[in-house]
Formats: sequence, C-alpha cells, structure tokens
Amino acid sequence: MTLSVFNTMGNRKEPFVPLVPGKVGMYVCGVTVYDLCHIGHARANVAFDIIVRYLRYAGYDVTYVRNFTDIDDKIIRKANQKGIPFAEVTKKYIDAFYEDFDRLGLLRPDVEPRATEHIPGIVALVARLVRGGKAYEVGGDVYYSVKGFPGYGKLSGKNVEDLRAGARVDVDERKNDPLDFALWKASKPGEPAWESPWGPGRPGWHIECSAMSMKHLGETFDIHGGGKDLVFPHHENEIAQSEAATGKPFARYWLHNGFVNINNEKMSKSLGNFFTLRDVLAQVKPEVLRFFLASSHYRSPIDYSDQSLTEAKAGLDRLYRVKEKAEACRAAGASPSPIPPGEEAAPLLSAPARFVEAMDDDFNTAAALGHLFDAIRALNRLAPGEPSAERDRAGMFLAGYELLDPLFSVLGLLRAGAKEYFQERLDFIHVGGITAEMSISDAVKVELNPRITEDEIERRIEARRAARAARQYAEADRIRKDLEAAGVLLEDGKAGTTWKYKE
RNA sequence: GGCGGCAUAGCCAAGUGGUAAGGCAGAGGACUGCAAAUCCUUUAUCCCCCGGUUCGAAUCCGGGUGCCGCCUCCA
Repeated sequence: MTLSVFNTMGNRKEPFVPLVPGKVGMYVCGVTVYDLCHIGHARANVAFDIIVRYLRYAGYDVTYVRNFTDIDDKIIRKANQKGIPFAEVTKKYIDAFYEDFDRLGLLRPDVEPRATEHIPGIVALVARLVRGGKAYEVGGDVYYSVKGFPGYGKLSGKNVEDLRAGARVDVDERKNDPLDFALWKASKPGEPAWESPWGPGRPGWHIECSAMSMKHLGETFDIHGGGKDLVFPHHENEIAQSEAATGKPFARYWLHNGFVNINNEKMSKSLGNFFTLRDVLAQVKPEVLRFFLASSHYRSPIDYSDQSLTEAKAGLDRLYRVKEKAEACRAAGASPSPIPPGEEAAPLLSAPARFVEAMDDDFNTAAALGHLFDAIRALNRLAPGEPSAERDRAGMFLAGYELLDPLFSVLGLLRAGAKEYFQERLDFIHVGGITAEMSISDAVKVELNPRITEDEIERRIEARRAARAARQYAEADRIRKDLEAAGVLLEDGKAGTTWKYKE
C-alpha cells in the first residue's frame, strides 16, 4: 500500500509520488502576523504538523517550509492604530505565535521565511513577470495580467467569465481586467516601503509565497498546503504568477484543511465568532486540543464546543493511563519481552500496519486513532496488577506500549510523561477572555484559585492509608471526597494510591 | 447566480460495492471495604428521503430535502 493524498488540483485522491524519490518539499501558508491565532490556525498547523511527522515516519526526507507574512495592509492598519512601527506589531504576534504553538507541540519547520526578508527575490520575480509581458505597471503599482494565463481557475474550478461577471462594481479602474491582482503596491507617505524599479512600495499579497517557496524548494516542488479558504484567490494566484514566470508546473499536490466551525458555522475573524488559541489553552491542556483535532479527518469540517473538548479529554486521559502503566513497568525494572501472538493480542500486534494503512489513505487520523484504541484495549488486557510482582506481564506490557509509542508520536500525542500530564496545572486561566491587548505575561500570571499543594496531597493520602489500615472507612472516604472537591482524584492500585488532577 | 462539500447511534467520528471501526456518554457483570482505573458483555436490522443499477449499496446513478463553504480579508 502506498500513500495517496487528496489533491485539490483535480479534486481527487491520487498516489503520492514525489519529484525526487525519498524526498519531499512542502510549503505551508503560515499566518499574517497582525493578531493572535485562533483555533482555525491551530487546526491548519496541527494538520500539517501531523502530515510532516507521518511523511518522516514513512521514511521521507522532508523539507518543511512555513512562512510568516509580515507585511500587508492589515499589519499597517494595526500599526497606525497603535502608533507603533509595523515591525513591532509583527514581532509581537510572531512571539505570540511561537508561545501558543510551542505549547501545542508543533514541530518547527526547517525554514520559516518572512516576506520582509525576501524583498529582493520578490522584486526580481515581479520584474521577471513584467519583462515577460505577464504583468504591467500603473503609477507605481504592478498588476498581474490574468488574461495572459490560460490556466487561471484550474485549482479552484472557477471559470474566468463567471468571475468577471461576478466581479465587484468598485473595480479599480487602473486595472486592465477586474481579475488582475496586485504584485507590487506603491507606498503612500509614511508607509513601510522598499525600493523597486517601479518606485518605493511593498509586495502585494500572494507574491511573497511564490517567491519564498520557489527560493527554498525550487520552481517545482511537491506539496503546497493551507486552509481551504486559501484555494481562491491566494493559491490560484500563486499558481498563475509562478507558472507564468517559470513556465513550469508550480506545486504538484495541493492539500487543504477544512474549517473549524462554531455551531456549524465557519469560525473566522470577519464573523467574530472565534476563540483565540490562548483562550482555549487556558481551559484545556494543549494535547487535548491536538487529540480533538486528530479525531476527525483533516479535510472535514469540525465543530468546536466545550462538549467536544470534554470528550477529547476523556479519550486522551485513557491513553495516558496506558502510558502511566508502561512507566510503572519500566520503573519496576521490567524490560520488553515478546508478546505471544494470538487472537487476543492481534489488535495490538497489527496496530502498526493498520495505522500505516489508515495514514496512507490521505492521512486518515480518525481511522488511525480507532486502530490505536483497538490496540489499547488489547494491551490493557496484559496489564500487570503490580509490575514488580509480575515481571512477565510487565515485560509484555512494556513491549506492547513501545510498539504503539512511535505511532502516537506521529500524531504528536503522548509526548509528556504520564505524571507530568495528570499532575500538570494549566498555566493560566480564562478570565472572561484574554484579549490581544493583554500582554502574554500578564495572562500567564493569572493563577487559578490557590490549590492544595502536592505535599498536602501526599500528607492526606498517607492519613487515608492509615485510616484504611485501621478499617476506619468513613474517615478514609471523607479524605477522598475532600480531595476530590479540591480537584484531586485518588486511585487505589495494588502498589499504592496515586493521584491526578481532575480538570 | 456560478462552483464545491456534507448528511452514519444520545453526542463525536471512520467506513466509496460484500452485509455497520473507534471514542465519549449509558446499562449489566468481574475486581475493590466502597470508589476510581482496568477487563468482559451490551447499546444503529441499519447509514436524510424517493427511485434506479447490481446476486449484493451507507457506499454507484438519477431526482428531492436540509446544512455548510468558496466566488471579498481569512487556516
């Protein structure tokens, strides 16, 4: 079985064959850094994070490029509102991006180009288009001429005549054609500007991605990804300008993730119905969000709600309980020992193959997770009551866990220690929304109502142990209830009592 | 108006021709002093509706209905 991917170009699933065997060049449209990221950004980034992880797991040498668009109208507007330089705006939100996404456990791309650092390349590309008669200059602006590119619309399935008919009335009269778009924009006084053959100005949207992807991956590369909303016009325009300039095919596979919905409606800035990533991460552990996102296919719409997150947490807790047991086995000195094959162990032993089969089918993480849960049930059957007393079972359990761990790793799950996961406190809490105006460090400082210390928990567990030994069960139950009210859950195992935060 | 997508149990969600994965929630049982966790059993005679193709369809075709997205900044 080989990997197949759904290619927006052509709207069908097709076998994935990279340009150079064993190597993959992948460009993902990053964010325009003028505001905090919301869950929609999280979905896109997690989706492609998993795709990169899987490609690497499958043996490909991946060059992963993800840009920051750090100059555009919205950034300039924000800078003007605040009366600060645009670079200060972009720095703030790039920092925020890393803070948020590092917590989500995103891999850092191999290259993270920024538009402002590629101006010479952008200017050169625009000049190449002008020279080739594919673009024209009007009063310091440069427009791409759609008419000269017969393939226009091939990605989004649009036809040029329909687009013209539907074009807005307030068409810029300086354009030859309403569909033409800006490659270079002349700057007004006071705006950020770079020198160019057409006078001082800045890049239009779209061109930076063409310039940066081609610089880092070549004129033709394997995968170009982004959110569904980028198909038109962003990616359509990228194709037009890139292919018109080089005469070569641009990206070979176009992958687009579906939206995050709220109450079945697209979450977006313009609708105002979005949650920032840090709003969400104030309420749930980052990995819970990751699990939630991985539990649907990346192209399906996914509805965000408190209930879905609660369910995701329950599922992820179950996975971490398995890791907890594996850690206990290791701590008891067990070393992995072979698992006897048989019907009982089959879901476990076949998990890697079935995981690969699911992921090979256009990165079907939902099906892959299903197989992992099958494996988990089989693995739990092997769980020793007390690892140090049942070395054989402990060894098999550990071996089973180690079989699955690399698969979880592909999904970016179970990366923390179990104790760390269960006894982790959320860094900061949601207090009526953490706004963009609030500095990140302020937000982090807002502490949950002071909780019982870990020493105190241990003390009470010891008191309860003594009460139970004396058969004073009423007292023991009272201690357990008190702790539960404080958000601490006790679990009595054969080897003693452990605790975890409930949240 | 043009183009595209979706509709599977209480909820979430796989499944694109061979007779309904998985998760959450629920029920019963084992274990436990009682819980929690874990294990076992159980929960869709059926996949929006109506036709059709087929030995056989949730899966293919035609027609409906409902919802959503893109066509404008947007992951």
